[in-house]
Amino acid sequence: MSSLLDPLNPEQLQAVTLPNQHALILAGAGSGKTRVLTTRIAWLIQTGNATPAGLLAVTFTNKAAREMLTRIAAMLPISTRGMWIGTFHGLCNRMLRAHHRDAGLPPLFQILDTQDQLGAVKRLLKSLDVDEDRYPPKQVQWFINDRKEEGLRAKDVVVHDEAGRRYTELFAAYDEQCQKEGAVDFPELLLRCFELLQRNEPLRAHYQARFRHILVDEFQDTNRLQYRWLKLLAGKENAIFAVGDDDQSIYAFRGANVGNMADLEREYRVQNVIRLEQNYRSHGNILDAANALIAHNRKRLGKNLWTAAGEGEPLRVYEAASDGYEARFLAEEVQSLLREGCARRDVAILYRSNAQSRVIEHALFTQGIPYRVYGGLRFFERQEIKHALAYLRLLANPDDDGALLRVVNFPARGIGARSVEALQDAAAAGGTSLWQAVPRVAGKAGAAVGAFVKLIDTLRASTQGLPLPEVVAHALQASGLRAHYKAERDGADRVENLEELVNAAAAFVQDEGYGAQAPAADAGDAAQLPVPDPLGQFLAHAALESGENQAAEGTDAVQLMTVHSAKGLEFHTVFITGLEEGLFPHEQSATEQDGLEEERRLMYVAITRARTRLYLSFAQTRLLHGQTRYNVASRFLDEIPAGVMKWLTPRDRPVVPDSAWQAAPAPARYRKEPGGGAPHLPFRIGQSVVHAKFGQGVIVNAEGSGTDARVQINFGPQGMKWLQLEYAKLQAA
DNA sequence: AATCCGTCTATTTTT
DNA sequence: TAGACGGATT
Repeated sequence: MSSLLDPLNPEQLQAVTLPNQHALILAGAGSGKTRVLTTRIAWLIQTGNATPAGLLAVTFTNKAAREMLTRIAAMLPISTRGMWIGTFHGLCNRMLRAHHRDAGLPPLFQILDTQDQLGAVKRLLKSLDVDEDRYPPKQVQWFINDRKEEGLRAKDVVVHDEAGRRYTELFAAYDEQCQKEGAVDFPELLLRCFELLQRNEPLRAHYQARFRHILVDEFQDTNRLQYRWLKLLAGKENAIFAVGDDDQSIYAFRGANVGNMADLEREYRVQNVIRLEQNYRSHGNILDAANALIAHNRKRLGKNLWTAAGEGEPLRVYEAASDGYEARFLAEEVQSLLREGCARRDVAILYRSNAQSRVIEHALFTQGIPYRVYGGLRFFERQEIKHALAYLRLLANPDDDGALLRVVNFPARGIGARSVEALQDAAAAGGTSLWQAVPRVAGKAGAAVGAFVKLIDTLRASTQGLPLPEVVAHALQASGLRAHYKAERDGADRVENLEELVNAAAAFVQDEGYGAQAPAADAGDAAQLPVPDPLGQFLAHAALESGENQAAEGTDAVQLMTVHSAKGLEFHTVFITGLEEGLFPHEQSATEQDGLEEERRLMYVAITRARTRLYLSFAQTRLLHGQTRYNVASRFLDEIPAGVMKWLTPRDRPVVPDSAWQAAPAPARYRKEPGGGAPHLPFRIGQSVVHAKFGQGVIVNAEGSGTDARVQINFGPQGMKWLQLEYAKLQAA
């Protein structure tokens, strides 16, 4: 028993061995958060405080859930299969499958991912003849999801204006369409499950009696609906063990509500607030930088990281003349790090927005350094996979209009827009799904769609009872998808992905242990239990787990990613790039409530990814959206104590090689010859200047001449200003 | 049915 | 600048 608790420090130990009461664990970056969570679960089970079936643990990503299961399995000699550990969406899906009738859903309801949902919205707008310029599909989708995450149905929405009324109507129509098609989008999984528990008292009581312990990972990322869902499950008796870090809350833009932490503490009178502040990851200088930076935020629960490790190296700061030079610096620095023996995968280059990766990739490629870019399309989001899944969805549920429309003429089989329209008219007239409307379509169109129906029916009959991977393989064959991509010029990758789908199905069947028993359900719900249904489960899996990125995870390569995707990871060396006002902090954040504080938390996350070496870099010039932009250094650089930084370039004394200014006019002082530009100014675009009141800035634009001459200056924190040259006493910096 | 062309847009992202 | 998308063309 002691071995389980041995590796813990006093605070971790206290958290792990808390009595059965509510607890809020403020777990700083690198403080052993996952260890505490998993050891808590193991300890609860080992001491008999809980049974494996009596606890529920919820995470945000499948990866986090998997890691938890793996670590528990390593600590305890129990089977983790059937334990309720998963994502919010995964757990809700599980509950809705078990109680689909009570939830008002068909047993084989389909899950719409974000793409599918947008498609469904577009389809709806078309059928209602809505002007897509006035009501853009994306806006409608956003409106719907936003309401759902507030726990609202269309009938609950308070309408203020005409547009709001229209949006709300569309919301209602959308939900109706989904219901008819047996489709459930992501927020709907949560809301349906929430409503089910709220409405159905016996069911709620059943789950409350079962889950005496509710553990939540990354609690700062929960949205309002998720919190309310947790509260329903927790009831009055059960213990919530929430782990989170308000300083790492970086998802407000997608609905995360840090306020849930304070609410939990207040509403549940949490006596046990434990701070995990000892950091096991980074050296002292890195933590000093992080602590000093985040201290600039006003809204905090308060926390200070410390380490027993030494102060380590100073942070290295580099100012580049342009984004291209910054990238070249990165590549050269990485090269020498690798020569010193640092593993490629232990080096990360971080940036605020994806568009920044391009230049960096170019530089790494030129240097011949293998790299891997995170983000982009995942396996189950690929076009060919979506097509294949659409055929499988039609096998499971022919009334799935979205799936039918996707593949009715793909690969091309002579069912053109006219035929599809005829089919849609027939469906609208009869108030049925497209599939059911097929017999009512006359003429040539009728024959064509009839053939498609026959294709699907034949496929269903011929795969009846076959193991899932074989069903998938047959579908690829009979649909003509494989042949189609084989014939395509650049289709080799797609064919490969399709083959991979068969493997994914095989792996899924293996992991879920089909044939042995149905996935764990509850006593008392047996009557509603669907027959073991590998296909339906696999389709849900495909929607809920979008799968790996294109690049293989195992390859040893330098890692390129946004700061957001770096959360939760750590590296020997981290480069934080593009530290410029307008980029990081991003200019868009200025318009958002508490936007700057969130940007600062983002920077905090970035800094705390580094174990031993941290580089900070920025560029004077950056090409963005085809335009050259002149930025001032990020204010975050000023918020880090000078004592922990070492400037690799002279501070505030930019070194500008002439060649960097080929595209833009060079600052006067670097010009060998006087320029022949039109407005004859004592200053040049791109030049750093000092203003008595606004401080240091960079000239980004100029117009007029003589006494009319005005220049636009980016003063960073002080904002962008147009100044009359005659009056503004500008000095070259 | 495929290809071309103009238009639009351009933080961050998981499920 | 570049990529995605939708409509129109061939």
